[in-house]
Formats: sequence, C-alpha cells, structure tokens
Amino acid sequence: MSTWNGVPYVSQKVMDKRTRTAQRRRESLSRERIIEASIEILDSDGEVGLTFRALSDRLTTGPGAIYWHIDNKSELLTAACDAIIACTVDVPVVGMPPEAVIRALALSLFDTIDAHPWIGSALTRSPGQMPVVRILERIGQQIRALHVADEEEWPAVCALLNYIVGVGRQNAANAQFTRARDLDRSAFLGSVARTWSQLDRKDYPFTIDSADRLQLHDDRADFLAGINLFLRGLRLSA
Amino acid sequence: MSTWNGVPYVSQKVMDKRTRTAQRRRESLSRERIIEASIEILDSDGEVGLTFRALSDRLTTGPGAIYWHIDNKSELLTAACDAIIACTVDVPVVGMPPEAVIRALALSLFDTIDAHPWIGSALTRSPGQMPVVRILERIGQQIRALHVADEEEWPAVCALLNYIVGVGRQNAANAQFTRARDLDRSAFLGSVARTWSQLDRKDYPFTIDSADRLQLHDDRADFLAGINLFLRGLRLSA
DNA sequence: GTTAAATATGGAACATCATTCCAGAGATAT
DNA sequence: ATATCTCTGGAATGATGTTCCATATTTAAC
Repeated sequence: MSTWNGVPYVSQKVMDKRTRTAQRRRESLSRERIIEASIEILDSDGEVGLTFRALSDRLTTGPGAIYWHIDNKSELLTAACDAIIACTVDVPVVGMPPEAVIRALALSLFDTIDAHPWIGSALTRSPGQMPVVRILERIGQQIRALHVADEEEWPAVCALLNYIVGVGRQNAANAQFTRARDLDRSAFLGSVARTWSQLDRKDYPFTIDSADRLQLHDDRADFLAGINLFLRGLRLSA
Repeated sequence: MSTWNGVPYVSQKVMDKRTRTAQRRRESLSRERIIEASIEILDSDGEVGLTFRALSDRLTTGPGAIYWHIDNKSELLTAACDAIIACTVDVPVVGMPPEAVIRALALSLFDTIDAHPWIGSALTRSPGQMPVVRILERIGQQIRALHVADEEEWPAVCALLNYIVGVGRQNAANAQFTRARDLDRSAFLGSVARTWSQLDRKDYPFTIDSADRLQLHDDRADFLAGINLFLRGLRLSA
C-alpha cells in the first residue's frame, strides 16, 4: 500500500471495505491504528522504544501485518510526526498581526516538540515532505502578509523554518541525552555547567562565563528571543 | 579507556608505551588511527557506511580491538566530528569587525558540513560537548565584541548557534535523502518541486508559489541571508 | 452458489548491526 | 623466569528492520 505523505491515503472504496470487514480482527488493523499506537509508544518510551516488535505486541499481531499497511519505519515516523504537526499548526489566526501569529506558531511548535521530543528528529528526516510543508506554508503566509521585499521573502521563510526546527531538534536531543542518563533537566544542565567551568579560561572565556547562565536559562524564552531577533531584522529591511 | 571529549585523552606515560610497542602491529592501533579511518569511511560512504565491521576491515583487525580504544559508536562519531570542527572553527580573525567574523565563521561551518554531511547529525547528538562548545565559544566572543545588551547576549549566541547547526543538519539530511535515492541535487529539488506544485492551491498557496523558487535557490546564499537577518536584528537592539 | 482472485494476517526466517566475551599474544615489571 | 598488565582479533550474543510465506478471510466473477 503506497501513499503520498499526508494526503488522504485510502480511497473511499477501500475505506468502505475495511469498515465492513471489521470482524476479521476484533479491531481491524489499519494505518490509523498503527500510527496511533506508534505515537503512544514514542511518547512513553522515546524513539528507541518504537520497534516493530513492541509495535506488533501492542497491536497483538506480527510484523508482517504491519508491513502490509506501512512501507517502512521511516515512513511510519514521518506519518506519526505529521499527525501531530497537523494539529499543532492549527493555531488561531483571527485578526492577529502577522508577527504575533508567527510568534504564536513558533511557540506552539516549540511546546509540541518539547512534549513529543521524537518529533524533532522526524521533522529533519523527511525534507520537503508533508510535516515540514505544513509549517512552511503557515510561516510563508505570514511573511507574505508582512510585505517583505520580494527577494527577501524566501530566505526569510527558510531561515525561520530552519531556526524553529533546529531549536526543536536540539531540545529533543537534550531531552534524549538526559533521559538516556536517567537525569532530570537540572541535573543535566548541572553536569554540563560543571564541565564547562573546568575548561581553560585562556581558550574558553565565554563558555566559562556562560556556565552559570546555562543553569538559569529558560529554553522557551531563549527560543522566543531568537524569533524576535529575526522579526526585528525583517522589520528593519521592510 | 575512558576520556573526556576533546581533551587530550592519553596520558604521556601511555603514549610513550604505545610508541615503543609499535612493532606489535605494523601500524599500532590507536584512537587517532581509528578516528582517521572513521572519517575516511564517513566521507566516502556516509553515516550508514560506518559500521564496526567496515571499520575493522579497513584497519585489518576485529571489533574487539577497536572497543579497547573507543567506548562506543556515539563517542566515535563525536570524536570524528570534533576533529573536523576543531579545524573549521580556526578561521582568521585578525582585525575584522565582529559581524564579518561571524559571517566568515558561519560560512566556514556551512561549507564544512556541506563537505562532510555526517557532521550535521553528530553535532546534534552531543549537546554541551566539545564540538559544539568550540562553536559556542567563537560565536560568543564575537557577540561580546558587539557589545550587545547584557541580557541579550546569551539568547543571541544560542539563537545563532542553533540556526547554524540547524541549517547544517537540514542540509545534511537533504544530502542523505538525495544519496539514498541515487539522485543529484537538482533531481531531488525537481521531485520535491513537482510534489509541491500538485498541492491544493486553496490550502497551500505559498508552497505552490515556492516550488519554482525552490529549484533556483542557493542554499548557501539563503543561509547567509538568515545570518544577516540575525545580525540586523542585533544591531537594531544595540 | 461455487470458484478464483484479491486482501489481509501473523509467525518464522534472514541479514545486519552494536556490543560483549574471551583466549591468548606481546611487552613490562619483579 | 614468572607474573602482570596492555592490547588484539575472532567468535558469540541479542536486538533490530525487513522479507517470506502459509494461511485465513473477503470480494468479484460466473
């Protein structure tokens, strides 16, 4: 069963058939159910927890049955990611100025990736495909509304998109790094800060001074500050 | 043999002994030689090509011998990444204004990640560790030289760092995606553009209009444009 | 209503990977 | 000379993504 990302992937005919044959299993296997179960596993056990064994256990089936509905693991991750991004990107827009919408959109994405760290890597894995395109489109519409110079439009959207996804991914990596070592956030930051402060001041003056700030800093606030820097730069050019 | 990233990892005593026992193998195995061979494999066959089998074949030894010098694959990737970043970050600074140094630094990193796509993911994998700290320090010093408001300094450095690494990673993912499908860059962009232009204009007006620009755009120029947006925003605040 | 094809299932098998184990070789220290 | 440490490399382990296939169920054709 082949599909294009994010676009309705089952024809109406197939859908009807599947509904009628629901008795084959108590709950018939379907792409939706597989993605749903994948998201549950990803949220509870992280990216490493999603194996075809764990997945077929949860769905009480074998790996072969899953492969009937899904091409491979990469596609599964992208689809799971898209299912969540599709909701995230649906942020109220009514009558807000473009810059406010961009801020809201960015924060919404930040919070979502924070809640589902595995999304970060999934987003990078599938360039030009649905989940990223959803974000691209929303940002693009708002940048257009800002009436930036024509030749600045595309680079600006690219930069924002890359920044948002980039920070999200980094946050995800931090979370994963922390989880893998059975630490919490402050313990993780503490250990990094300790390492930094032991560096040679001659070579790493800035990093050493940053060790303290690192422990106090607020990821979300820093993220927003970066967005604001972008927006300020854009305003100056317009 | 345990080590802290990037800091000299063999005591002088051990080093001496190893030099003396070079006859054990024609070329004695060492952390350096392993990292060197890893970089060669990574550059020629990409991240998926670096397996312990391929590595021990190239070094004509077994996996066990490698594990005597290296803790695990993740550490190996970080070390290989650091070996390259250490050179990359060493960009001439003499008498250039801070903004110019930042631009040079950013472009140097962009080009390096472009030449060694595997660096992109390696950078994200090890938050707070050596390769990233090298970049953090260089950017931090330049932002300091810009005399930004104190509370803006850290967020600005964070944003720049995340942007640079984020774009680098995305570029790497594109390259990997392209390579995995045996395409070249323009073929890849072409297929994405084709997909985009088949979207529903009602929902994706911006993306559809971007399909053409996508094929013509220059990654490096767009990257630099993003850097400039940042710098402009910073200038406005100072 | 019977039959042939299509759809769907799940368990076994396969190839590959990172990693561990271990028997032993070479060098050093006593 | 003997015991200890350093280092090697091949074999074994366990887990993974993916493929294969025998089988069951449903649909389409006659």
